[in-house]
Amino acid sequence: MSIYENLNPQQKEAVCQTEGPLLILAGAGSGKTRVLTHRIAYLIEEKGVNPWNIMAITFTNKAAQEMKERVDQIVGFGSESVWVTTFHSTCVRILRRYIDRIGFDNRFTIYDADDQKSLMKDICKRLQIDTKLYKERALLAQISHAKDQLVSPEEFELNSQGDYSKMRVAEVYKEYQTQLRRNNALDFDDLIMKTVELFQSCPEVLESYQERFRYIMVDEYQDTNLAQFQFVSLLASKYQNLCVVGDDDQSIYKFRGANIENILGFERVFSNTKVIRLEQNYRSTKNILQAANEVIQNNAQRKPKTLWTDNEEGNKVHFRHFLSGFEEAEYVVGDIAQKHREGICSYRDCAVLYRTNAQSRLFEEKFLMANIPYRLVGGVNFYARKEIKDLLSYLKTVDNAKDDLAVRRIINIPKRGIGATTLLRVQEYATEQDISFYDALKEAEKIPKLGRAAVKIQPFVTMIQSLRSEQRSFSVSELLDDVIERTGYVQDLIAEDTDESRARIENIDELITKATTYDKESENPTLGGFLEEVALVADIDTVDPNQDHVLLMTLHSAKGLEFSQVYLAGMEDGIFPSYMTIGSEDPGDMEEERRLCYVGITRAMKDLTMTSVQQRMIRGQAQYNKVSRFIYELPREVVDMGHKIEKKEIKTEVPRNNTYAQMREAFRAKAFQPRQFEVKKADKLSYEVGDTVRHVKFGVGIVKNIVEGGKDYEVTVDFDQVGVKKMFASFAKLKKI
DNA sequence: GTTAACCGGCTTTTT
DNA sequence: GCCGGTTAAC
Repeated sequence: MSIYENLNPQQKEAVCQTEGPLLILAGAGSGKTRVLTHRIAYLIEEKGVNPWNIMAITFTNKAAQEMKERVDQIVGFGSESVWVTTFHSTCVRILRRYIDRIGFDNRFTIYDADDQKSLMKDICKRLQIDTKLYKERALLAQISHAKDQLVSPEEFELNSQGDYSKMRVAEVYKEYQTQLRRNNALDFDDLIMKTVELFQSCPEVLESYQERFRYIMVDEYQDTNLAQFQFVSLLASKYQNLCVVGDDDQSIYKFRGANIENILGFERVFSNTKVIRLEQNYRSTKNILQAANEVIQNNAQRKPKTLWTDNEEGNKVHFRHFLSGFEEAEYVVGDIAQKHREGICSYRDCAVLYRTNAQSRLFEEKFLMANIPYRLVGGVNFYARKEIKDLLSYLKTVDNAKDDLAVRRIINIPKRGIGATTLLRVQEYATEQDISFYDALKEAEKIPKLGRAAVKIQPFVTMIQSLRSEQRSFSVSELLDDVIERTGYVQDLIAEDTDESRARIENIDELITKATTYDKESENPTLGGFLEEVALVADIDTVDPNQDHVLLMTLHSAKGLEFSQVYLAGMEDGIFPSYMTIGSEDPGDMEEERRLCYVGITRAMKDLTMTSVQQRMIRGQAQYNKVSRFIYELPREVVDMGHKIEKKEIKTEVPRNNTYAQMREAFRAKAFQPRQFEVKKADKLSYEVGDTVRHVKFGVGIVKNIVEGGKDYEVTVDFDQVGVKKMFASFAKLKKI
């Protein structure tokens, strides 16, 4: 029996319709990934298409990874040649090869949100823009939006004639692009926009990719913006074999420029489009699905459709109302603990979803107290942490010395006694000579009025130069180790000896691990390649499905995922829907919020619990919100409202004298035993007292003492170079030699 | 040039 | 309530 027999008629049709434009309207949980993977298999095995000619674009690396694995499972051979990636990685790969055709250097760096903000800060200073009036983030948002719409600085300026404030933004936009180019950097939006520019100005490049990608599939199509649409249509314009999969009801990125018109108007742009609807849901129970259907029906702007399912009716959707955020978190955590205890589910089956990242804190606190393993997705990205950015900035400087931002970040880290005045002088000189900041540093002795400061700069330049000379013979992890050693970064942190510094060291160890993995697993590891990979990961990408922990994340991050047990917290007007949309002129904003709610509900397979709170602390102030309007849109018959008495009972459980500050203290104390459930005490150490061991940073030493503690061994080592150090075995990773 | 103490703004979502 | 920025003291 063929693998295609397991598909329903619509799915099968979508799989077999390989030629020409195809729009698959796939409702939540209707098996679209299944369709896409089978379609790829079908193209290769039944149609004899070369895997090399197939491309599938997804939204996140995680989705791409999963799709690759699933294609791998059903395709005999050649699956590794199918190009499955995200828009951003695809564009980077193209640009690395050809961006010089439109006047850029192929070794560009990629700026993240932090970098963008620092650059913008500089620009505002230079252009004397009052950042109280025009905030950096607002300026960046406007520029980003322009780029999503493929509007160049010149066009922006033309469109702004007569509007003083917009003219000012146009000026900023222009300067921003100039600075990016000077730093040999691109931001996220540039990656797409420049690729489109490249295609438009170099027909031969476009054609080579058109020949390469004869069959193109785009997942989560409802969240593409104009630039991405343009990119895809250019690629597909020759062979027209473009298959897009999306659900207008799940479009939740309009605020970021996603254009729902791309899906609603697809048939207009591509004539002869075949449209297939997938309306059977395989994920959720009848009750959950009915709840989702009823909520989304309150939106006026949508393609009418109703999902149905053969699944069992299941439990009712639970709704619980509490007096405070503490109680809410306590209930959710307690409920998960109970279900786990009763064997109803594993931790990995549970997810807590909320509207804003700030809501995660209370849950974290309770999970820690309950000793339940959890993983927080989003919030401060791993790669956005100070210690990580510092070290990466060293690597970036080694890789691309034109990146002034990176150089300026690290010039005084660790402290070299180089202050603001010196930086200003160097910058002046660099601007005068029209050279990069780093090149100016190299000529420090020529800079007037620097005086003694020039001497302080010297060792920094020498360090970078020698790191650079190692670049050819060293792997990325060796280079990173060397940076750590030369800067004494970790040693300083060890000396600091606080909970925080220990957490930072842990992060650095993780970075080293990532670099090592990259060296090992990449076909052709390069420093640039590593930095690029690191720049394009989203937090969700690093979630390991094999780890048994509860996931905490925003509704946006949850898109595309499913869980047996879902908790939607903070169902309050002002939180969800956000107060921003409640006050909005545009009714479309509220509809987007409702779609977000729909996405949240449809993540649940078996149980869905929605919670709200009477009084919530926001920015240190108590706020009283009404129960979310979305709750009232749920059909009564599928919801179990809980009993009123329950909250009184819970109330008495929480001692009233337990002030916020005390709670926080308790949280802090626990929070910095970093991921205690993951730190596994080794049964036995591979070394004992008297052995000679090697440490990544400290080098070789002799083990003087080993003390067994509750969670770990504390090992004392006398190092040849740095003397006696005490450390925990689980993260010191000592090797016997 | 560095550090500690204070002040004000902010938070909706992110590849 | 936190972060980042500014200020004042060393």
